Amino acid sequence: MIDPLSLKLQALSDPTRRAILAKLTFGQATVNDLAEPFAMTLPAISKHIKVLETAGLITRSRNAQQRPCLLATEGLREVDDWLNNYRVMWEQRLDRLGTYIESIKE
Amino acid sequence: MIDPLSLKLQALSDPTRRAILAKLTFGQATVNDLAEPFAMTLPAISKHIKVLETAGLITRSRNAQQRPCLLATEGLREVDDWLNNYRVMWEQRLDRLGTYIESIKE
DNA sequence: CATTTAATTAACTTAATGGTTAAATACATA
DNA sequence: TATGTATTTAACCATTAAGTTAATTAAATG
Repeated sequence: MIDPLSLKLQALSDPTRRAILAKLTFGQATVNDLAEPFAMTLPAISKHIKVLETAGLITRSRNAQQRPCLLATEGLREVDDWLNNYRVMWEQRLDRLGTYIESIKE
Repeated sequence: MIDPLSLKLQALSDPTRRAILAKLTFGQATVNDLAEPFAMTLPAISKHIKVLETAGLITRSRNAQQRPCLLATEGLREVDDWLNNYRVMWEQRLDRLGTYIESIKE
């Protein structure tokens, strides 16, 4: 019964989970792939993945025994939209962001 | 010993704390001011405020017995900067954001 | 059909969170 | 100096979170 934004922010507040997301920016990865860099057991990673999935930050598919993870592209938009209300506070950054956006549009 | 970004996201993952931040966008407020809308005791609010302060999302001053809270304008930048790495994922939103930024620059 | 590989579930431990009530601190004022 | 006002601290409780090991499920392959 927890609201979706809280769920996402809570999921993102763990560095292991953020590292998993970062790795997923390079594309799909299996649980074993994702677990590899961490000094942590597989069930621990499995739990982290479930947290990310429940928060709507990743989706999963099926390939034989593997359940590859994929970034949910839309997932972080809700966080971004919330942040947008506060972005006006640091306008001095807007020029930089504006040019970044211009540069990326092409 | 927890990293600053995790600390901020964790602080933001509670709806009461986000509501406190939202109220502070209208300017300084005392603990009693901030507590008023919530069905929660004052010590609970006091704790939430400490979490926000520790995360660097608010600062506090002193005015007689009151300890007014003030939004830490720079606080959310770290979150925004992190999100920036992922913003490329939803480019279709960039045009809208771009025009928003243009509209706010004036 | 037995075995290996991939991942999850169960059961448990420890620590952190979010709340409470009651007591304490800090300052202002009658 | 006693009292009221604003806020915090202390002590406690219940729930959730993050990790473990051991057992289980699911699918592929010898």
